[in-house]
Amino acid sequence: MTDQRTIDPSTLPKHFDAPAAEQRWDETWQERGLYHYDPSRPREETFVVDTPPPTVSGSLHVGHVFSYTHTDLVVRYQRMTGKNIFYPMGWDDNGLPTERRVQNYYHIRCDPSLPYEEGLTFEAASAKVRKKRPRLVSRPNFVEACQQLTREDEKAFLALWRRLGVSVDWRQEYATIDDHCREIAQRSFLDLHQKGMLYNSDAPTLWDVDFQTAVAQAELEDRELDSTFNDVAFGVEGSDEEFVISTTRPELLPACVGVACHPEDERYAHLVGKRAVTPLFRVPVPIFTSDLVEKDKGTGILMICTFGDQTDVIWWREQKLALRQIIGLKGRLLPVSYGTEGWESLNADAANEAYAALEGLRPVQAREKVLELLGEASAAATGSEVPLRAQKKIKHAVKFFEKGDRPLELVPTRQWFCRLLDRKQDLLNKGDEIKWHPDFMGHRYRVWTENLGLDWCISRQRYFGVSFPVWYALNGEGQPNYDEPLLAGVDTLPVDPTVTPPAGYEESQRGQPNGFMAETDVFDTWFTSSMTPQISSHWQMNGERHKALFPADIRPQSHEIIRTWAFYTIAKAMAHEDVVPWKHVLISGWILDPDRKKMSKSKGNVIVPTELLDKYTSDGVRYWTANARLGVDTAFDEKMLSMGKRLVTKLFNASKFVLAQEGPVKPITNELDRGFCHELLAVVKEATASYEEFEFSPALRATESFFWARFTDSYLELIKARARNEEDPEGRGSAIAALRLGLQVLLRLFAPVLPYITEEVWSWIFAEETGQASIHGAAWPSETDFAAVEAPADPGGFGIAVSALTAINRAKTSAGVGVGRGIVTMVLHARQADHDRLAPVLGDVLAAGRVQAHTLQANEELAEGEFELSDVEIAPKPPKPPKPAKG
RNA sequence: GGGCGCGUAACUCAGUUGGUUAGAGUGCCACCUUCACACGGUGGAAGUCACAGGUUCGAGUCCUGUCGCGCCCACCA
Repeated sequence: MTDQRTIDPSTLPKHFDAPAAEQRWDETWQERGLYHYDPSRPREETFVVDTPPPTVSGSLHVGHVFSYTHTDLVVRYQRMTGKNIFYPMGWDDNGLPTERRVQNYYHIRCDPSLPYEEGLTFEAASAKVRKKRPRLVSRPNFVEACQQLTREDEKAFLALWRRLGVSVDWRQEYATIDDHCREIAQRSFLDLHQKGMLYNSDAPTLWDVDFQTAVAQAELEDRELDSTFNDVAFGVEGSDEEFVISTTRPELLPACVGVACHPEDERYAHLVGKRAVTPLFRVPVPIFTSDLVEKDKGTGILMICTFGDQTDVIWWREQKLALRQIIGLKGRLLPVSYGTEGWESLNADAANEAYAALEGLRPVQAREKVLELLGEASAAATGSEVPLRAQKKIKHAVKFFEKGDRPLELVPTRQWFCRLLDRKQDLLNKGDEIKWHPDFMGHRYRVWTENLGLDWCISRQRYFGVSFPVWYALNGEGQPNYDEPLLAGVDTLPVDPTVTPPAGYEESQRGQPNGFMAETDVFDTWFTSSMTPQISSHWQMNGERHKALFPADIRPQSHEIIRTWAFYTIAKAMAHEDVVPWKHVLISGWILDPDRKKMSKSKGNVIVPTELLDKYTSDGVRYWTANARLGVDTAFDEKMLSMGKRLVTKLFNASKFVLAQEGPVKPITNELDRGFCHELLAVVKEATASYEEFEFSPALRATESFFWARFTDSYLELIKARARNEEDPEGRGSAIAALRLGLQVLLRLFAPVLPYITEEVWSWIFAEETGQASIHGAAWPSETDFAAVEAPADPGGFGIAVSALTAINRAKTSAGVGVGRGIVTMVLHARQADHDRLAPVLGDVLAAGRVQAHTLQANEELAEGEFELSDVEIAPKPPKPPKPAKG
């Protein structure tokens, strides 16, 4: 019989040195390849994560820490259950935010007409350089600049993830602009095109005048704006009659192409079929009815302009109205000429004169000008002709690009679309096949899908993105044939059509009659990021790997991108292979500031993650995030972070105590020890069930409350004496064995949340003892750990002991002494049944309470499990032990 | 306008399928140098479970309505 291996606490630091441990263990884990995916193991044993690729051009914020830790908690649990983990990391670097940042940082602009310049380098622009005009560079050069800067940004993210202990397999790293991702995205395009799901068309499209690009429905955002209903009088052709419409966009008056009222509106019924005449521009336009008109909004009759809103587009199409586009791609009023075809007017000269004052203005400026003109006309007129009648202030929702600063306009442009509207029901069905956590988040997906109004506009007029693998043949006049685009061959991907000519053409034919031209648009960034599961699985490129990694097990993400990232990923997986891309979606909530407002840079309430880690350590921060349930927003609360740090310290100290107890190796036979193990097993089961549902928070709660209340505060106190009692080797060995089992199991229960402290303690003795070098490679606790421990005779025996000890502590506290003080004598009252239950563990209770003599007394009036003391004689304070001589 | 979520102690939050006296941590009060830990321990006070009805032997939990907060969605006249 050998003694247990122990540690010498005096060789350990007084406090856990978290920063040193974080660095040391992270390096060790990377070196050992602890997080590596093993492609040789079958799919059933594999747990695949579709990690969100963070936008690297954005700064790090506490929300990143929050949601990525949530994923890591789930992953670390799964790893401990023996799963082969596939946990990649991508960087989402293509897209507008990156472009904006690169333009500012290097002070450059992209001019796609320029040729590529070999060996062009970029440096951060000085203040002096910034005063000059930005340097114009070719698209490939601009893309290089973007790649250069994003690589820098990625380093900061990587450092944060490493320190946070996010257990990613860094060999599975990708960037959404790298060749691999570009190839996957272009393959996706070709596959969808081949399946007839793509089309390009020249039609009114939501257009951001600042970014100068089309945007998709999913990127819209409503913003409440102050506006004004302006009452404007319209004439009726061939009559003196007038009617009044209310408009918030008088600047579109020159683009008016129709007037509509509700079919059951008697006020205007006599006008239907006649033509209205617009004020100022004297344009005759048809008056028709539509159910879409609300009788009690404004004056109940309205003007249709090309284009004020999406309803205008509907009417314009249905009624085959004229196209009078006055707002250009740059958001200014275009030059137009009344009296020409499509720009009919009863008085072209007056119309052109009025419009001359508007040309070149922005919509807001033009609005004022039109009102001014209407006012002048009103003043000049006599009698009944009062074009501008009244104004009414209102607030209304206006559509913005979510990243934009000015309202979107509807401008006819040629764009590529992916069909969605004809597949709504299939999309809804696919959504139902996925398990959403929490499940009400699936509702968001459903609502969004049901309300889809537009096909997905996948083309963007930007530069730093994935190119369309598309050219257009030019005819003899140099006009492109958009109906039969020239597509790249799959074996030529990834391809940049602005650099490479299509098959069958020479580069010299670019832009020439009978030659070709490249599609210069790039994909919507979601077109690429909607392929993250396939990017990881090497779809179409490695069939075996794809089979092993697709569909994924989990997709963690936040709720504001359900309509984009989750939606498009589902749409793509369905279109390509008619499957769902993952089994589960895990939605993390947001971090709110202490006032429960969303944190944002503009509010200045953003918390820098690295500062948080410095102050509260990685484990402390992870503890805080682990306390939030999925889908629930969390107010930032420094106290929770302190609690995490406190837990780490307690674990460190309790571990020191447990592993310093010397004694013989013996089986766990003592009734109290068995009772303790029995309760711990229940916690193991609870935590396991919770993690199986991806709910880390209840698991942590159960583990933590057991650790504090049952392990450190109670069990450790109850067995202290026995663990050192040399006259009772069986009891002593049982106590030490149970202590170690308890600690070992608790460490593993804590391991997903607190990877550093648990690994540190594990390394002292357990690593060698179990043959498992890392706790993160150890098995998740289960019944197996307790197989050698017999069930206690009384399952509640441990609880009884704790109650009795609490009664003793209460007596000491009310006597004003510490719990360390002895009791000379006391009478312990309880129901007879409870005395009987207490008997097997009474020795430990009396020792922990330092009770020298006692009498038991039955008292059936007490509640079940309740203990009371009377006739307590507190021991006198022991004399201070002599101070050890110095030196 | 429609929908989803939330409202429990001063604060942050738990509370399984309805079931004894509603819990935890923080904070607060009192006490304790204690031999793993003062980054500690012991004990205590503190709640009209937003409000109003209803179902039930029994409601924080189920139903209806109201109020408040947050979010999502909706054709901007």
